[in-house]
Amino acid sequence: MPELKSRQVSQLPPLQAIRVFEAVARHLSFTKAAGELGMTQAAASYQIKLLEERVGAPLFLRRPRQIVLTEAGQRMAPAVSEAFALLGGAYAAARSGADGVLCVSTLLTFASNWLARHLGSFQVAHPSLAVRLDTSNRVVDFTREDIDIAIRSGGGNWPGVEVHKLFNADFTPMLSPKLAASIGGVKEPADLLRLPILDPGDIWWRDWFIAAGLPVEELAKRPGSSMGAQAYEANAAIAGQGVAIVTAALFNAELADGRLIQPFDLVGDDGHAYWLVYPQARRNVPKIRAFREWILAEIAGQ
Amino acid sequence: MPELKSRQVSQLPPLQAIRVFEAVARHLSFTKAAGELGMTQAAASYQIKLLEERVGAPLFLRRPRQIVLTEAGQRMAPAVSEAFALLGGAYAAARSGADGVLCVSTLLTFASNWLARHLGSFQVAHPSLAVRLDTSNRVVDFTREDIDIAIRSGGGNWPGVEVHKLFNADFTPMLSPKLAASIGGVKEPADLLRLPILDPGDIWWRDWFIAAGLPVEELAKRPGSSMGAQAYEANAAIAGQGVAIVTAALFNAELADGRLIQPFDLVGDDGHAYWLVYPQARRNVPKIRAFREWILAEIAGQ
DNA sequence: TTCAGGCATAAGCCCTCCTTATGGGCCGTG
DNA sequence: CACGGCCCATAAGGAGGGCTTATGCCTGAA
Repeated sequence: MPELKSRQVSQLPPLQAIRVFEAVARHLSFTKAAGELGMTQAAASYQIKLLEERVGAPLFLRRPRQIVLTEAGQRMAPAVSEAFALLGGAYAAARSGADGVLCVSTLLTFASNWLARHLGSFQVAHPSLAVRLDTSNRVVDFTREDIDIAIRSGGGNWPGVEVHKLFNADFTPMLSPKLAASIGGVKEPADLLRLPILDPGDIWWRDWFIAAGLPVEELAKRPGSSMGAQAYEANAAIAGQGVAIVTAALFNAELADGRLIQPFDLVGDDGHAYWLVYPQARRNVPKIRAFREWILAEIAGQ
Repeated sequence: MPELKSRQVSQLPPLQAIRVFEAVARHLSFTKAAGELGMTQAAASYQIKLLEERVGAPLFLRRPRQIVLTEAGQRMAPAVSEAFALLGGAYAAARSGADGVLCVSTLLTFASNWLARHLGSFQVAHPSLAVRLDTSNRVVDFTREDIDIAIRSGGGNWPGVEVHKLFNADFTPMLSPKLAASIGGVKEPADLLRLPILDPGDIWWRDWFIAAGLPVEELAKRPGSSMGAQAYEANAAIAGQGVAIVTAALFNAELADGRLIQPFDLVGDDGHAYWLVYPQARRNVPKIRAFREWILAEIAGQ
């Protein structure tokens, strides 16, 4: 498409030359402008000559100790400076503006039970960073959605992304102290069989029952409804509606204040974990680095 | 000066990438944008990737059949488009604006006696071209003054410039018919000795006297004052104050309407001529070509 | 299921643009 | 008046940015 090309070329000036022109017009000196641009005087001279040929008129008059703008140069200079100011502003805004909002895609339960309690310290440490949470169970594709960083649960082997393990997604039964008291306390795994089980179809229950030496057939008999997120199950458990099987690490607060109790030390582990995930290519982006360092320190100090 | 360079680089985006970004943001398509810019889709992809790395954030989200701007991209796009519009406008204005004014450096006498009478037809032929006359006897340096084209008198061998001979700068005595009548008419060269001679120190008088067989010592005796331009001498001659030696071609009008007479066919010629002169590099600039073609035709048809 | 449209990626090459080196013009100074 | 310094122009040479071609992948439509 040569005609398109030539059309375009004639519409827009050679940009590198224009950049040099802008600097030269400001300094009224090839040498100084070249210095500012980090190149040699010869390069500036070359670019200006190029531009003058394209424009079809001299842009500077070469006087003994200095140069001055020609009429054509004077017409161009202000608009060019303004355009570069715009460009520079937009670029800077995109750079820092992009740094100003951190989009975190996170699992619902992690958001409500962990992030909600810890995010405050991140905000304090990085007051200029606004965090936008995007809660969903989808595995986000960084190339397709406007997400900076994600919390995922799984095996940890995803291609093209950098991962950091936060904690294991082990699981154990939990219930409210009131419910436990209603049968005189839960002392051994078999006691659970006398209580309602929340989401008995969950594979975790099966795994844990096997590990605890309980008959898995019990589970199949029970009416089940999955609520889709640990947080919901846990709320039901707190309300005394049954026993939930959840990741202990996410319910430290509930355990601490007695809303939930963990009757057994036995935890199941299917090899899954919670991971911090982000595109490898962006590992050095300031806001991503900041979040990574913060969350890893927070997890470690917990 | 590495620190200056890095400073600059971080202030301004890579311009070629920005140009591509602008087109892609308009089309929301790498392929179409590449087409507009006269390059391949791969090149556009490359540039966008480059820019995204510089900005530190994705600018487009890659969706199956199309792409969309990210938040960062949306922030950048309008300002970038505006900046390019400015740049394009300034560039176009400089290109055509430079074509709108033609600066002619000319000798005083040529301006008042030739250009003044002919320039009208050029204006009619090129109504969009404004002519600015710069009258002086200096030999202008095109690299030092804002001049497009010049009329010079001389030998015609100047380096770096394109020259076209307009007419020979031959010279011959002229006087007013009244002054001639005051001595009963000027029939032979020697009659001139009975009249005042304007600027007798002029080398032209000497040359012409020799050619006419008159004693040059006569000239030395006379009180002289040079007025610095043929036009002034001619005006003095028209006023009947004496005989002037001038270039006949410049006074066709005065000869035609009888304000001056040329008593002898004998003309002196020192090899000088009137030349049209302009920088070689600009020979194809439209306004220069237009003026060249017009003046050569005008001279030829005279 | 296959096809077509669109983007990503790899390899390779060309040409732009920059550097170094040098020269010229003009000014200020001793 | 000559010399040195400042600044720009120009030539030659080299490095790397950026383009092209070729290919693969993904997805939505037929």
